[in-house]
Amino acid sequence: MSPDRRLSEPHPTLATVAERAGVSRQTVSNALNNPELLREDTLARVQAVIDELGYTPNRAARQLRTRSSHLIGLRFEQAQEGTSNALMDRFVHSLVEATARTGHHILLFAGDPDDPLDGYRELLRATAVDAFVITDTYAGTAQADLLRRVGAPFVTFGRPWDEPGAAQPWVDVSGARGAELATEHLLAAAHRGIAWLGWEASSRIGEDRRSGWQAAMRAAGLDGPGVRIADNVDAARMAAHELLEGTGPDRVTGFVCASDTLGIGVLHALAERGLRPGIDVGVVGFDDSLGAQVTWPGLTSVRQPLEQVAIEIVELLHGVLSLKPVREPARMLEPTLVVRRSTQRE
Amino acid sequence: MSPDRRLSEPHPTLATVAERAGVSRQTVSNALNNPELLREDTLARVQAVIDELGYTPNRAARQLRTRSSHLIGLRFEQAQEGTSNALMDRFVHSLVEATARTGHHILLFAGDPDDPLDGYRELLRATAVDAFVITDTYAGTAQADLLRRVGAPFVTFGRPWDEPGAAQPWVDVSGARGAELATEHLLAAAHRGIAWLGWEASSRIGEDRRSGWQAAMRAAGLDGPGVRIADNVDAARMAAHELLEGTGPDRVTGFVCASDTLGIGVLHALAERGLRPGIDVGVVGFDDSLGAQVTWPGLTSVRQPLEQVAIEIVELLHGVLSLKPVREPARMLEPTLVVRRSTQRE
DNA sequence: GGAAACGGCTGGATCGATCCAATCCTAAGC
DNA sequence: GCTTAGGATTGGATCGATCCAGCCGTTTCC
Repeated sequence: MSPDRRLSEPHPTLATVAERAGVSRQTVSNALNNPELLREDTLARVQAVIDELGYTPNRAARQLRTRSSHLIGLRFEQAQEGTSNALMDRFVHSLVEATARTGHHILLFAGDPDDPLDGYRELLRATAVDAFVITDTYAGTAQADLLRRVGAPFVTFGRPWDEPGAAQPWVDVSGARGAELATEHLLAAAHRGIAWLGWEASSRIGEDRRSGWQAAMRAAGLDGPGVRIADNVDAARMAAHELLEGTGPDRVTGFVCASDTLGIGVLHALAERGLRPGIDVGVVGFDDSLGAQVTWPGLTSVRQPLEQVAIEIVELLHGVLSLKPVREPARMLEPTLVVRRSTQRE
Repeated sequence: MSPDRRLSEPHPTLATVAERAGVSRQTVSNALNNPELLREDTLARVQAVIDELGYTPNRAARQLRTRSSHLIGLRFEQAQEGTSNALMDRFVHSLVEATARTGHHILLFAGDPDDPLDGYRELLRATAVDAFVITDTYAGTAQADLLRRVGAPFVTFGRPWDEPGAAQPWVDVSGARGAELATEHLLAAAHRGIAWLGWEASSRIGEDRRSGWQAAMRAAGLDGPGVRIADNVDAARMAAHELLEGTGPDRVTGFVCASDTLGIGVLHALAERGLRPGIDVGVVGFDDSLGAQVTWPGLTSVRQPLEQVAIEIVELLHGVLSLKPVREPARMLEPTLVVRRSTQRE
């Protein structure tokens, strides 16, 4: 049943094609890489043979000669059982699609979670990838520093938090703008007491998002009724209860959260107090995860344009790899708000 | 600031190491690939130079000679905005970790969603990967057929649904067993009217899971109160309402669902009817997604041992690649039940 | 003591595509 | 008609690790 691999006909090589087409190897190579150098009829003849034989250049040989593998390395982080999980999935998918268009592929590698550099060195020394995409800039600059030092091309998804002026190409989505959108959305629905429910102040991403809420509140001439910290559904639920205790004119009727998980915690608290999401209290989450879609009654959430992020990253990669100066090596994209019933007064 | 790539010192080659260690290239190669062939002191000397220079063999050169890239191809499917999304993420992560242990890497590629073969051919012809992991066996046998025909090694995550006897290595998780576990769990909590809420009968995976529910009910001497079909939260909610209309001794008090999304839909229905999850009605979902964890009050769910799946797949890949006959080329793993409050009576 | 056996090591050939310098060919210019 | 410029085409060298056949030196055995 299973055919012997040695019996299957050998892959045609460039020399095979050249012979069959009655030209030299170089001409075939040109047909592939610099078709404009060939006369039209020659090109057509070569192309016909290529199609006929189903020839595709051997990647290893090409890579050996040109020192470029057309592979992009991406360290696939340990899923942290949190929001960024599904986010990563969407991002990687977009990246695979975007790189495919330029003939590149994504190479995933693992690394010791405690060592941010693990995995990079080995691939570099083996000249296995052309460039890297780094996704955890919030965790420090170790990888970027290493790659810069050895002159390896890379682009980061995430700004260089620790050195904002660093000369490195990056793409990021403005968390501040996202929280601002969320807050303005609640303000437009006549909410005034809008609280921030977020992460510890040590989280760069968390602080960025919080700053957007703060800016929107200030712009509206309001003081935020308070900031609470939580890192899971239950902690968020408790924090929401606490905030909802208040009464009077500046009581809390809106929540902007640093993640969908926290937003869902708030929804639980509302259910327990008999408050109607959207109508009595507005809640907005972050990252538009599956949870936001399926939780009752639907959680309004800030959505990152990951497809666009991937496209821009590939564009930057292309620039970096061709050693051309890139026009705008630092790109901040804007998120959008996906409105669901947790903020609809209807 | 950015160093010139051409100035960075060149990568050491095997010849460099050989010269520095005062041995031939073959000896260095042996030190790497067949250390047992070398005398102890020679090996130590070569090893010292390798460490000193930070030498790693050039992958392209090795790949060209040995015709093995140490890359495993995985077509990263279009996220279908459903349950399998987060599942894929966990699986890919486990796979990356498992392959890393054998010195392999995962190469992701995209493909036209309408053409199951898109992407495979190109990689094969370019001899870019050593083997493939196929994850969508429910979609037909086109890929497996192609790979078998050209003699390319592969292992599937998912049994060959259409030809159960097919001689191909695969690893799968028994959906039937999962649903059985779920049903038995509800039976043990004294539920009797346990309904199945699943997908269309055309879904192989759905039918497999349903069969487990059916088997458990039969074993308990019960008829299922009914089967309902749904494919999103809202449809599941409606279906649950319908089933919960019944009264009398054989009214429905338990739901086994083909996915967490459906399970969450049932929870919504319970909330709307003022029924207490776990206490009045038990609900079990499938795949232990983030949604199951964060929905109130927590959804009991069937969890697939994806880490183990990945490990077994790598084991099979190893066997297939070394052309050794594999001991058990078809492996069915058992899922586990993660119990949360949607099935706890306490 | 001599032949055989064996481990350790050597240099040349090889994988397949691309780079490079040189050659061929065609058409324009005088 | 001859030169020349220019593009099209050619064969050889190259990337770096591995395969292969063979050599050298030591040990074993009759």
